[in-house]
Amino acid sequence: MSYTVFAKAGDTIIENLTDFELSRIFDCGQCFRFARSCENQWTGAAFSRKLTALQTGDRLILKDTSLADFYDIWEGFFDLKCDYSLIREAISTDETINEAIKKGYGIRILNQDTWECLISFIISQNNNIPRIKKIIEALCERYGEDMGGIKAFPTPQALAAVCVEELHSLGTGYRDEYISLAARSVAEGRLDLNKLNAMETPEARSTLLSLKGIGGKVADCILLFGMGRKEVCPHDVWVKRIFAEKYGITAVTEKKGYELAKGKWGQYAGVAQQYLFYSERGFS
DNA sequence: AACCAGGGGCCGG
DNA sequence: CCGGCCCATGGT
Repeated sequence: MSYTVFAKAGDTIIENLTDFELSRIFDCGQCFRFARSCENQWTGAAFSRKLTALQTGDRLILKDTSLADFYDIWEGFFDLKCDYSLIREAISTDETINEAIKKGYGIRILNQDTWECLISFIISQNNNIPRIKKIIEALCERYGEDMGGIKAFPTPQALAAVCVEELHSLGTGYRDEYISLAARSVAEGRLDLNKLNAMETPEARSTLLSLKGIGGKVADCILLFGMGRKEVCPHDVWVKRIFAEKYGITAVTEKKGYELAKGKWGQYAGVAQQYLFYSERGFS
């Protein structure tokens, strides 16, 4: 993984990328704030920055982005320092996963903001991706700071100040209370996200589970997508289906699924999950 | 230990 | 047009 980076006319350009397909990265259900704005071009926001990214082959253009922002924000966000060829090799244990890897080549696990992930995946429970996006956009539009054409994800303080009824009116449904409680918990310092990030995965997971509206599945999504824990394998319905159909687990319990994922893919079980999720859902 | 509610978009029949 | 299904969880 040796890409080259340079600035040109206010943009940052990255060349010689491998294991990088923008459309798969943004269309595999890990991130809800980026939308296709043109052929091969995606626009969205993360870490209170706007980003328009355009990929042609192994070349990526980050529009109106300084080198400083690339190294501070986007290099980490896109997980560019991680060599996915090593991961693919490590998780290549059987024909099912190999096929999924082939279909999902170029997927990367984004390193997203923990707070944004916390709220986004509370919203994701028992929900579909178009509606999840719609709710998150409504939250950003109303309570996020303007960044010139796009709003940042609202701060914990901003969401904590909103009453439950108003959150409900944005279409959050019964998740209104969960969002409100989580926001107040972070805003008031009872849940310290820096401390959470410093914890070992089991302790971090049980801390997340102590929040109302966060169960095993949502906690695992936050750990994987918002806390960089690639060993965590979220146990969603699609993966359960694959475990049942391809790996012969009858009555797929959470416990059995974790054992399978840990045994087969170890420290990269979460990455394997994304390939499987992507291929089974049949995006693209 | 099984249900069941809670919202709404989407999709197949 | 409608019923089942969603990257589930809490409550009973």
